[in-house]
Amino acid sequence: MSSNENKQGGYDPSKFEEKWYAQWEEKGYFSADPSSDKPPYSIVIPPPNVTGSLHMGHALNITLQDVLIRYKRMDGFETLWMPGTDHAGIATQNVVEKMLAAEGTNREELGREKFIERVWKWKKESGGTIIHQLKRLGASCDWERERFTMDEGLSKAVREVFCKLYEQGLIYKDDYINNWCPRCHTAISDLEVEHEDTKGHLWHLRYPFADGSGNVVVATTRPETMLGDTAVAVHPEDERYKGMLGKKIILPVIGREIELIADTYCDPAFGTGAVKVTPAHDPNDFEMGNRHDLERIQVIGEDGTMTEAAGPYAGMDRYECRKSLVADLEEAGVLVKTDEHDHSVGHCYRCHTTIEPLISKQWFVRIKPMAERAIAAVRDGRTKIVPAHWEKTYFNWMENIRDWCISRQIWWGHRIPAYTCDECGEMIVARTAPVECKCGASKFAQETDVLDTWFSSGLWPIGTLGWPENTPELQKYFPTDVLITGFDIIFFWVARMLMQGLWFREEVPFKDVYIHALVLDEKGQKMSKSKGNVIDPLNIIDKFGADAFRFALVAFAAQGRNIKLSENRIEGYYRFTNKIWNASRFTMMNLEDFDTAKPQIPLAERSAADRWILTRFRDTAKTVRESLDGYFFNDAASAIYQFTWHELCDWYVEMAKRPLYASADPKARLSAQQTLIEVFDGLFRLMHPFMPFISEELWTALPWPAYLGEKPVTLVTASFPKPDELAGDDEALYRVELVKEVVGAIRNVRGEMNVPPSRRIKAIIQGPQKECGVLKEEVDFVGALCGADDISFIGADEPKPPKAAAAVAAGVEIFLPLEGLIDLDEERKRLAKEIEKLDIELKKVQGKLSNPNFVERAPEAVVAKDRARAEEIGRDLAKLQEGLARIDGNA
RNA sequence: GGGCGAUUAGCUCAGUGGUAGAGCACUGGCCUCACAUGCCAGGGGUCACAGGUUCAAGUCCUGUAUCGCCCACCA
Repeated sequence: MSSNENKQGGYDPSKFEEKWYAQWEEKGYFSADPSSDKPPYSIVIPPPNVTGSLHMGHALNITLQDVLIRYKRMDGFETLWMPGTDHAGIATQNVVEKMLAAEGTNREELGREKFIERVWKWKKESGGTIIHQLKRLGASCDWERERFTMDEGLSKAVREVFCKLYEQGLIYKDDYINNWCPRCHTAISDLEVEHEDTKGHLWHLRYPFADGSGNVVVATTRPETMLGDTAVAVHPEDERYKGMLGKKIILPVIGREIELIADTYCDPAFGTGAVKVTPAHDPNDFEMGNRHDLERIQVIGEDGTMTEAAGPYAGMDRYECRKSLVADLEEAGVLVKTDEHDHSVGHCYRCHTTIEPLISKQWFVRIKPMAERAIAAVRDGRTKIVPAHWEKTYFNWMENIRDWCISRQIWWGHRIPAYTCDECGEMIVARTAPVECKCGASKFAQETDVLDTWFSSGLWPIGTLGWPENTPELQKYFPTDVLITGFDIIFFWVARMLMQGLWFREEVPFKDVYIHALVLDEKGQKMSKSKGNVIDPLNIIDKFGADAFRFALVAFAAQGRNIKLSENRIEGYYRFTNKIWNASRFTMMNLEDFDTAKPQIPLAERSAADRWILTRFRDTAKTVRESLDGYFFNDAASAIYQFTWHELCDWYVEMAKRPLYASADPKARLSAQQTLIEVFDGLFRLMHPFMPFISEELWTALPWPAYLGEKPVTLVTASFPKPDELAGDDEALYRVELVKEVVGAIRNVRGEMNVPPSRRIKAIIQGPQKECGVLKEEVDFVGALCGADDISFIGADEPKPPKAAAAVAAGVEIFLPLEGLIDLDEERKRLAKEIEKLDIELKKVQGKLSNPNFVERAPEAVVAKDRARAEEIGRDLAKLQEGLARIDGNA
């Protein structure tokens, strides 16, 4: 019968994950208490878009936060993990507009008020999706405090901030050429424009002088804008145009008269050196227009179609117009030539429509004074960015920051609190709607624009804690301890929170910013629906469980790297959870008769194996703490992985089988049982922040000796292992390392010789008294681990056994009688291989030692270490060579 | 145009001046009473290249190459 067929009680995360989460939440373990005396530890969640569903980026982001918050919660901090969602202005409006379209209507038909009601209704019904998904992942947020960027509190904070900034002269309204999305029908900020290199054309157009004295050739990538040209510019010192300045030019097609002007913006080296100037449709031209007081003629409208000013092309789509205009220009002989031309084209980051630079009245934040404070805060370390190289990116942007366009011509969002008097046109910016104007009138029209979503997300840390009120939460939890986010929103979000936090609270909003990797597909490409390479976290959780998935994410989260995610690698951690499950099963099976009333056996009376694993656990706990404290998440994960699999399972469990099995002495058995419980209790606590479900499930089933006191009700709030308070025994480390080395050497011979595990062997050990003494005492472990049931020791001067395979380890010589076991030729080859390896190493070490500079200048400890190593290799080599000689019968 | 990052085993990646590591894959042996989702053993590296600093460089410095990302209003 195959062992596959009778496996029972296998690991199945679906059987307990949701159960535990429901219980934790119900019992209120995640609730923060600002009145507590415990030291605070707080994190605010980067609020996912309310329209969103969980993707890999969220999964990583949330997992890292949950690891930290669970660690600190267990470690005695009063933790607050503030959850919530972002109203995501444009994105959400798009979603609801699509629904309306499906119903055959649109927002204009509905009207502003009804439309907003509709969005709220949608939010109520569907906005909770992602929250539910975060719970599946195990996120231990304080859900009772869940916030929304458009809830009452944040709306109040937004109005307060807007008004304050306005009063301080930092918000202004101005006509400016802006990034306009013809599909979303709104201006967007510079940051919201994504530039993409595009293969385009450079059209060269011949503009004739009005006096018939020739012409000037200009080049453009956007010929349709020529309809709005109001000048042609050349560099003032461009020899080619000497004496032509001020000449009139007849704009082809339109026939409008424009002038040849001089402006240093023009680069004489580019093309003909002459630039057509369209102030209404190009940011550079807009500036030039201001300098020369040129007319702004808008030929492209807000929806991307040509305006009346476009003459014969009015009403055409902008690209349709381009096509037809180029054809017309060619026919008219205006088109000189068309070159291939690569340039970068801006797109809306929400809908990917090509941006149209248009002039409109917008609200801006004069950002420099705020940026200066935020720069200083990072420079002097009040906020630390980890990994540090992101600081450069941050500084680079902050130092070149441009005013922030905060108004959006959409309906869903925080409506700008500016009111214009119907009578006198006076504008009032106020926290609440004004009732009376100074002209005596009482009718006002509120500004129709709403604020950029990031304007409110920038207030997230202070706003969710209650600002502008000075709440207990704000006092207890602000500044927050760490912000965890991806680098894609350093500018959008991190920088703005820093600026707003510093401006209004005069304190940094978080002490650390940890920037984590981006999650890519296994080929290193961004996951996107259009590429079809998206891995859905929920599918992964269904398949492998949240624990394996979380652990995989943490293990991949090395600082400063992107993560190439493949299902294969997650499966590897699923095997790890399975291993934990089975190791625990082994433990439970051997604890069936465990007497919980028996007192604790003192460490000194336990076996070397027991003392060793407890010591190794203590060291692992130390590594995990240090790694987490420095945000080296992957180091923490690999310490747990390494300890659990390769020390606890591979060595300790195997060693513990001796005392545990029936024939053993009862005290040794009890000692092993107590050790198993203590190690697993500690290990489950240690892994709980990473793998909350499996740890809670198995820990709950763990028998509880009376000497440990009352068992906590849950791991969620149980204490995190404190290495300083844990027992350790360095002598046990030495003993077990010695055993491991000797066992390793014997297994190596067996492995190389293909001796099957069922084949019992004899071993004879010769060596110094110290080592042999230890090995004699631990001989049961040695025998059990390498399949030898007859291990004997011989004195240093006794003759070495003939016809035996020889190995060296930790200063002792090991002889395995060859009798019927080993092929002489194979043994010869094996020894020769070992000798060669050591020989190479010896030469290397000797080379260093023979260099006088090394001996004189390197630290003594380093030199001493190499000397010892050289000696050791020399000794081992000699022994192996003797062994080889004996085989050949020469000894 | 500016900036940042990467280059280490077949693949994916750790690596904090002092004996080059892990997981997966590969080879051989095992269904040994927790686990074949497993156990034991093994093979596999000019640490991209060229200089430099140092007793000592995968690690620090300079340059080169290749790949990737970010920022930027070049008609």
